Amino acid sequence: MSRKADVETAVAELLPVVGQFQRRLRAVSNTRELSWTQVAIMGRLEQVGAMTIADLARAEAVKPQSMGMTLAAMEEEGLVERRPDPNDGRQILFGLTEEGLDTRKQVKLAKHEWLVAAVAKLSQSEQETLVAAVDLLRRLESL
Amino acid sequence: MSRKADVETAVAELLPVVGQFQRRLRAVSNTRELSWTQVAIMGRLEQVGAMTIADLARAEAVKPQSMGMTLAAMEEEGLVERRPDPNDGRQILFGLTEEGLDTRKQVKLAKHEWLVAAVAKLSQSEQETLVAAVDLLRRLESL
DNA sequence: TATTGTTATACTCTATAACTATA
DNA sequence: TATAGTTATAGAGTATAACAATA
Repeated sequence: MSRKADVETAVAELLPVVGQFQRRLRAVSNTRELSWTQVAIMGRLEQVGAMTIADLARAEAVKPQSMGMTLAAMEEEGLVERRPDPNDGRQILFGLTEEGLDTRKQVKLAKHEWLVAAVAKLSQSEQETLVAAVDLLRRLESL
Repeated sequence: MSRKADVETAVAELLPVVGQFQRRLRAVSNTRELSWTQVAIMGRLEQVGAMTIADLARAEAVKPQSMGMTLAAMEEEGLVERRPDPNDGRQILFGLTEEGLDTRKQVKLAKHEWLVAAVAKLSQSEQETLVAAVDLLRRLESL
């Protein structure tokens, strides 16, 4: 059964390959002004609109205190803004400012362009495999 | 041309998917005693046998000084050992100790088991796609 | 009292700079 | 002088702990 062996090999190689991949993406994202977490935060806020510190902390797997510090820094730079919840004086919603939305789009474009350039070097059938692979990885990540 | 659109979508989704994936793997690897870089170092040393600080720094994309600190810490914990080069008194080769090799195997097993459990939930053809996908991602990462 | 967020402090990883030793 | 490594110091990111405000 060489097929099983192939899967085993692929599984073993997936680890370093994904690791290398992530490093590349990180390099592209880091305009050296934005940390990886900050990029991720902007992505979430762009999708959802606004989130509390606690929810963002859960989403990015960091402690609420750390997320608070990060958001304070981003607020300082004009990337996000506070939108107090009138219904609950405790929690504060954070959303992207105009500048934040603009920055987010630039980062996304930079990453996307890098990937598009890489994908362009693949054949037609390879690109189809890529589509299937992404779907597959998404299923893997949700266990 | 919906095919082109599919590729575009896949490319766009590859970013967050890989990010999430990496986070999972990191969580599995971090026995909370070992940093991500330490895990990577042990992987390299297991493959190659022994490497200099400079080469490891290049491989892991950190500064030689930082790598020196990291290796000193790992040496302290008995994971790696120095093997001075008799031909060049300047450079020092680092290799895994018995304990380091053992630790490396445990980490690899933990990560591998996690992936195998995830892969087991895929169909036969999906597993074949995975094999192709890994090959593809490897090609993408080398531009 | 339980929850949300803030402030103070410390730890880990990595970077920059200055230094030592070998080639 | 060029290269390999070490030591000292600083920075970014995140953690833990103690605190304030609202529910």
